[in-house]
Amino acid sequence: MGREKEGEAKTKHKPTKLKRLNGCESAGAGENVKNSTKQTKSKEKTDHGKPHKKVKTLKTETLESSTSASELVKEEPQEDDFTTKKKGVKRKRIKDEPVEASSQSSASPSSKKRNKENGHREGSDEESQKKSKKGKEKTVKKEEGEHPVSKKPKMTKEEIEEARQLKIKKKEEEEQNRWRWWEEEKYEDGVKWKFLEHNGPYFPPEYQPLPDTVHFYYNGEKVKLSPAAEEVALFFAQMLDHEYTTKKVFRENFFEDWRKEMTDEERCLIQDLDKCDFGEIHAMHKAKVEARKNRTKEEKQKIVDEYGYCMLDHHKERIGNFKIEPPGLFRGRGEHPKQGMLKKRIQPEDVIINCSKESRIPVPPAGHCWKEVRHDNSVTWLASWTENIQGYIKYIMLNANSKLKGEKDWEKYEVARKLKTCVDNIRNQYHLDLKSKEVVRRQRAVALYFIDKLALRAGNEKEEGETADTVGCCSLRVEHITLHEQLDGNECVVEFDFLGKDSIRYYNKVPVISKVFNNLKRFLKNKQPGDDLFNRLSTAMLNKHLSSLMPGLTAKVFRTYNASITLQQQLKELSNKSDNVAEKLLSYNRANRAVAILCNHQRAPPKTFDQSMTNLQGKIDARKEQLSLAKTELKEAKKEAKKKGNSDPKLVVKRKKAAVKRCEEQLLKMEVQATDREENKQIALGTSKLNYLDPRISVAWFSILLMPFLSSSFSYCLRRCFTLVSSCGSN
DNA sequence: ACGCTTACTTAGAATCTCTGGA
DNA sequence: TCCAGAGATTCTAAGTAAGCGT
Repeated sequence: MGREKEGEAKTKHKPTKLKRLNGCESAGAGENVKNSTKQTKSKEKTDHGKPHKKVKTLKTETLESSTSASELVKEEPQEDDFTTKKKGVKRKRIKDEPVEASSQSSASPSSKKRNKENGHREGSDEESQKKSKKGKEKTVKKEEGEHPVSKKPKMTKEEIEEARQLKIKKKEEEEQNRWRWWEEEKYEDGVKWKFLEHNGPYFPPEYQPLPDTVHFYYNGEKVKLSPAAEEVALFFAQMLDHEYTTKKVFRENFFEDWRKEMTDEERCLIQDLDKCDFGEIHAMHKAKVEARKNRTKEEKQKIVDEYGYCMLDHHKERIGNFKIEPPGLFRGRGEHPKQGMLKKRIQPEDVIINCSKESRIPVPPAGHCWKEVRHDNSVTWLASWTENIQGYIKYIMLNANSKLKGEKDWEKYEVARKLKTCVDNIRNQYHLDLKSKEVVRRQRAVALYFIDKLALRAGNEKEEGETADTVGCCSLRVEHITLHEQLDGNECVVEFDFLGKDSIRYYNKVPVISKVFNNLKRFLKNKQPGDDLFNRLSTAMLNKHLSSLMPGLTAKVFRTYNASITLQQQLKELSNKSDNVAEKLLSYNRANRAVAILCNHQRAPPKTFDQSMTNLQGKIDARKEQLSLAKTELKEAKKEAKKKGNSDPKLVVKRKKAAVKRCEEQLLKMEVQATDREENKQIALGTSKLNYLDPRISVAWFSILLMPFLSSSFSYCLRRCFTLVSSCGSN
């Protein structure tokens, strides 16, 4: 032990060589590109235009600053800071009574959820089968004869204003009634709740057989399918607009599963998917989706009211996903070997219910029973079932702004802040480990170096052939990195090219310190492209080590920490007090973008991107023209004023000046917007905003830079945020 | 230490809703 | 009033990581 040669160590597994769209063969492409199923190869090759370049520059800076961040952290500087430590006020649990005059009146545990007063607007479309992807013809919500439920009844100005006021009031009320769980004492370890009651999940409606006017054709002939086969045919027809249905694996998997649902007779007849014509079914489905859009809010709201809430320790909480996932065809991401397989309909007999013993047990749909009813308060889920494609367990859980989720979220950022206090030691430690005699230690150190510097994911091992071939840090293979002694004027450059979570490509060329570089060279020795780079390391070992350095520390925490610290630094670096609002917003988005790039959060460019860019450019041009016209007019007016000298022309000059100024401002705003949009073409900001950026950083920044500009409603939002933040024991 | 199960977070796409400007 | 675009929400796949039994 400790003196093995890296190369001779056993190979953990030899992955099947899946053809990867963005495998090494495309490495030359040279930019981060989504391996989205949407993108064609040719697109990938040409899609690396300037905008992305800009972003790339940003990336380098980010990484650098993220590293230099480490130097800063020690100093515990400004208090508006990510690290700001003001240990939470001792959280007391106010016994079991509703906190504040909350809307609990209706919330008596035994009372049915009939929260008319609770106007949570929910946009959900309900039994939503995977429907309408493309059917997106900007549906102008015309009221149709059969659905006179006017989406847009003519409203007078007063009515609109009234509705708006009502909404604001409702929001404020809601805020007042918010369960201030953070002011309560926490439960003992492992206890997630003391009382939980809910109505069980919402099941999607049963399958409605096709009307007699809609047909399926095989080989040009009408074929009436059995209900089971017909339903699955509809699943395929629904997706016809999607590229999925053109993929070989998808079609094969679908066809195989479809045939299982057929009668012997059907199976005998239908042997070739290419001879199937789903056109009429597809058209019918599109029409149905259209019709469904006209359903009133009230109809949707009814379902939300009935199934969307639960009672958790005497507080009404919103459930995140209260609907059982409808049956359909499995859409894996990337080159998923199981794409197209039939995702079966879930019955109550498949569902486990979790709630309090003493609660009103949810009633299963008529004629059905639950698989099991249990009362486990060490978990947060309300219901679960096992999905048939991969055998994973699916859960019904609370909404993100519930206590259970909120508390976890808060803890996550607290752990990240704790890391800040000891990250220097940890870094020193792994730098020392790079020189260790033990291979395991060195592998661990290099992996940690990547995780820390590049915010890579841990990279658990995956079952081969069951999912798309994706990797994280610990599961990197030899084929995923290329070492360059020299590259683009840098020494010791590691070129990464692999598919990460969701089959998003990670492509990056990173100069590393020579100790890391030399270790990598040794790790690569005597290995095949398909062998594991860190063949002696697992995420479990890595995390075990990390938790010994700091309680609660895992690989994932580095991502949170580095994301948040990067935001903080970028905000500091990029924003100026003298900027106007648009510019400040651009700075914020750029800081956010730096984080998204660090975390490799990419998106497919919006379908309408090019068009909307052209539109915006058109507006900018028009505005420019307008501006020059306004300037000319101003000049004229000035001349006139000089000539005449009386006050009337002076007034005109004043007005013209104002016009010029307005024009300039609008132009600037649009230009900033264009820049922002362009830079954001392939970057997804949402994920980092939602999961990685400690909200306290944003709040601090907003309060310093934007407060003077805020509209009252916005500053109200901010105040709310402050309440939350301060209640979390930070400023 | 390992393999498996379970519970929970993180992820991008799809869809829905709101808003401001033409 | 209409529409484009932004932003929010929903959906569910795909990760991380803990715990347990062997």
